[in-house]
Amino acid sequence: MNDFNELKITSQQSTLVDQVEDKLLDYFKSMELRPGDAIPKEQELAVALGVGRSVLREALSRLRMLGLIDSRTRRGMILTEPSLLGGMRRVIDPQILGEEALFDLLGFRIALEIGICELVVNNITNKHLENLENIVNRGVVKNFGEYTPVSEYEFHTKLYAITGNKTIMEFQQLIHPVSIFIKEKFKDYFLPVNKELDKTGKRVTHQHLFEYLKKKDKEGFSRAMSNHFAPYYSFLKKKNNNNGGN
Amino acid sequence: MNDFNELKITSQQSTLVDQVEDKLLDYFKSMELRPGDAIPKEQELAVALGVGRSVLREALSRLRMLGLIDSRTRRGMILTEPSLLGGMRRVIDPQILGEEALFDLLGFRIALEIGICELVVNNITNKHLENLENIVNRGVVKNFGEYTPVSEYEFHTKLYAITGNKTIMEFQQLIHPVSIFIKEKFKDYFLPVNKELDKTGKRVTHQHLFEYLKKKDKEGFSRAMSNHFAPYYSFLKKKNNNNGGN
DNA sequence: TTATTTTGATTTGTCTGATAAATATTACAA
DNA sequence: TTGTAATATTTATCAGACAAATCAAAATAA
Repeated sequence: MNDFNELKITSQQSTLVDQVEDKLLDYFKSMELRPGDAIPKEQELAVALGVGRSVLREALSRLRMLGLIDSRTRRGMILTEPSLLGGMRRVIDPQILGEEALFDLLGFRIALEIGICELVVNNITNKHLENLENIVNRGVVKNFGEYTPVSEYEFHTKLYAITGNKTIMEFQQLIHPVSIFIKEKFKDYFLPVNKELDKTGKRVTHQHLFEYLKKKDKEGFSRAMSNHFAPYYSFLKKKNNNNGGN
Repeated sequence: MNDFNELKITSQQSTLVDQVEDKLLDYFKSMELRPGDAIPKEQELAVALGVGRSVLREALSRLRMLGLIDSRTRRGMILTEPSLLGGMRRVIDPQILGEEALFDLLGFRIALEIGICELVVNNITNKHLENLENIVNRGVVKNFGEYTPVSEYEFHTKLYAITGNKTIMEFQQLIHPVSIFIKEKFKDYFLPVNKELDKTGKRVTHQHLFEYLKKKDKEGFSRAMSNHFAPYYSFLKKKNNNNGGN
């Protein structure tokens, strides 16, 4: 099955709108503009850039979407502090992303969640612990140690919340559907693996994780979290080997 | 000092362009369109949506920026697989982002880099090790155990590369300037801290990290990485306490 | 004077129509 | 079959108009 992807021309030279978008960003930076600062009105910008108003507006519309600028009739435009992940929110969709991107996101999530363990143990309070205990107990086990989706989500979300890092929290909310999607799509892989782990008593559940947290055992919690993700981890390893990773 | 931020109306009702953007995304999903699939031409979409062509084009321009669609004269428009972080690339700018977002990003980076340690040790090959050794040796120490910026960058970039996760790599490239910016802006904090660490011999350098990698000592490498970031970590802790974190 | 209302002007939001540029399609020739 | 020219179609860009919002100033009332 030949394919000539190598020869395909991909980057049709950039359009005027692309160029204007770049120029606007450069302009903001070179003028050292900060959120709250006003920027020239459309008319002036269009003239200065030497483009029609529609082209300028298409570029501005992009920046508006990213939350970089805010505009109101008669009031003009001002810079605003953008949401870091706003752009990502629109493209994270298991249907549109390819498998490689989805797997990357899953790996990203696992790494991040293992990475926050120390921070979580450092930050955790008794109130947090109470809260977590409720979540764990509420998560009635369905079968083979599976937690209900809601409990699953709440538990991990709570861990992210304990970090106090809003960006990390927002990120978690975004990629959670990806984990769900992969778990469902490849359940033929995960179910037997989990079953086997249950049989040998090696399955690390939220209950186990919680116990380490209660003891504030950093090393133990990190190791347990790592093991908690072991099925995903081996899944990704297998997938990467199939694709002959670099 | 009263302020009535709570009462401020922030979300002036969404514009037509915002609505069209949403509708387009919904449309793609409901039709289960995948990258490569063609979408109707502008004329038809505008009529179907009941908006002018300019409004439609502003919405399409946004999706084009995210890499969701590609369009060529006379050829029509097709869905494409978007870059996950393309939107973020445009807004990550220490000048435009507020301090909280910058600190969050630094915390994000630290967590992620600690989280990939296990994966790095698992994936690392002799070729990788050679490569890393070169980078470490090339990174001439300036003063107080500081590595040159280039070596600093290359070393950590290489670690991310070893994961084989493109999204993680891309993310690292994006947030690296943030770490640089913070280190520079708050050097009055970092320099004495590092000096003290050097004096007590507790400073964890790239050399140390490399030794653990060579031994493929997961636990040791993770712990060393955690200590490598200790100055940043305590910096963030202090900042969060100042702001009375949740 | 001070407060309120009215009026006018300005800026973004949207629509429409026109032209340019690129290229898929068709028709035709070798 | 292959190559070339003419045609038609679609996106890219421009230009001008009007609508809606709201800021600023003028006019009016207290």
